[in-house]
Amino acid sequence: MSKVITRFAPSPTGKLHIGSYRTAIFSYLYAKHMGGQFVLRIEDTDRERSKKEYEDNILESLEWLGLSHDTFVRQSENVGRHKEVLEKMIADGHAYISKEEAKDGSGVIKEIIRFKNPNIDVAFDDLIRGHVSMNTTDLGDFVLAKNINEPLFHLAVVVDDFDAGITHVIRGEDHTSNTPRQILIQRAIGAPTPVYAHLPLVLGEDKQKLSKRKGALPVTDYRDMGYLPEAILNASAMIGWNPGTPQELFTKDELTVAFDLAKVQKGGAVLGVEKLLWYNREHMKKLSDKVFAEKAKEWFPEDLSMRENFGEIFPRLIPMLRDRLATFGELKSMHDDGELVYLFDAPSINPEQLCFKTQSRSDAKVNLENILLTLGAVPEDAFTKSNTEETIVALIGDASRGPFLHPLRYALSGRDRSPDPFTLLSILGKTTSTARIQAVIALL
RNA sequence: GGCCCUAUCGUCUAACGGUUAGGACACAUCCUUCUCAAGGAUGGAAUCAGAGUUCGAUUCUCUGUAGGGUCACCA
Repeated sequence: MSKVITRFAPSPTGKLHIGSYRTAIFSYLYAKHMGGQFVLRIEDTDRERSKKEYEDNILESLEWLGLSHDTFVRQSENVGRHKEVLEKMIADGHAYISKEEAKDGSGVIKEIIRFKNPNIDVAFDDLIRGHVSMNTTDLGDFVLAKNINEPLFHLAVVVDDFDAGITHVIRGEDHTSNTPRQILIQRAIGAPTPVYAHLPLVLGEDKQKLSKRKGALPVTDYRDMGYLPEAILNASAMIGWNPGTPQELFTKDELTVAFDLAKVQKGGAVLGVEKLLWYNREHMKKLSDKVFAEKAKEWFPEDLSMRENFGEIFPRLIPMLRDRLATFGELKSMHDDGELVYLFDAPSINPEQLCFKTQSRSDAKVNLENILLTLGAVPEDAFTKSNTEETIVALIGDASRGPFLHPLRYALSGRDRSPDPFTLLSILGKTTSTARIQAVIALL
């Protein structure tokens, strides 16, 4: 069997959103699974709507996701070839020039090129949908080109796929009804019919076809929100496809091995945000501490990362961040909610909130003094979560913990909700922690 | 409207014609606990409807219903 060649052929008329890049993912995965090649073709024959910035966005998006192409081509580069084919089709009687009034109402008469429809039944075997058959009569003599130099979609697609030796056309279901037309053209120009696989559509939350204005986010937005590309890739691949095993978490390489067009779903599906967050959290867990720290640093709110104590605090923050972050972008919302500043600046304290439930101030004060005392025995360079926890737990003994731990946590963070006091101690370090506890004791 | 396609928990999905219809996300409860987060345990939650074939239909057939796609001098 000859080598598999698939292609992804977006038109640069908008940023790449899930509806499109999921198709790209499947095309890529199938090609790589089969040991074949993946062609990227920018379909820019519509000159008015095609924009360079969108082409850039598409390229950027695919690169971010790690979907590298083996061949790159712009459809507009092939117009010479399209013209040649068009001329031959006219000469062979498969197409004809039709003088028609322009649709813009200007009354201008234009020479457009129409396909001579043989009006027959066309059938093809779709890898996902099975046998599909349609009568092409009601398609009429559809238009192949605006003029000899301006080919339209169907003609360009067929010629480009033919020339690139595309063996498998994997595209969205919205192209199913275009297929008979394109097969007709293939037959007219003596091109082989590739294997088709029409993917179910990715739907919006409202179950409608996704579009830019219906909340379909460009991949680059997910990137900018601090999602991991491997999470987006994994999550996208799992919609409309399943590996046939309970495995849900996949790396790109694992997907390549497992991917199988036969397990692709027929019905459209919705990509839920919650599940996306879960995928992202899971992929973040797989990051090494080193990589995690690098990324966290990159995303850390700038006004905090510029602090002189940042270099000291930041590394000690990592374990806590690993627990709490679902995306790196959440660093910003954490900061907005005040969940980060108190690690850098001493918080303002409200003595009322400091006391645990009905605890009296004097009781809280005594407990804090005792904590301060025991903590004094822990060396500065051994001020870890486990060490401080051990000493404080020993101090508390069998007594209830709340009257000790709540005032301590509040003294360190100035917040009702925060990480546990031992984590806080380990992040702030001995000097800062001690100073904050003393300051609070002075208030009581 | 014509043509084409689809239909399992709220969502993503699994189930040679025989299962208490399974898993994941989300949700709820409980545990852990000074709070929040994380973690652990448990739970509620689905075969669109109606016929037919069959000893037996989620699964096969038909009809209906619902949803989607497409009917450009866009792709």
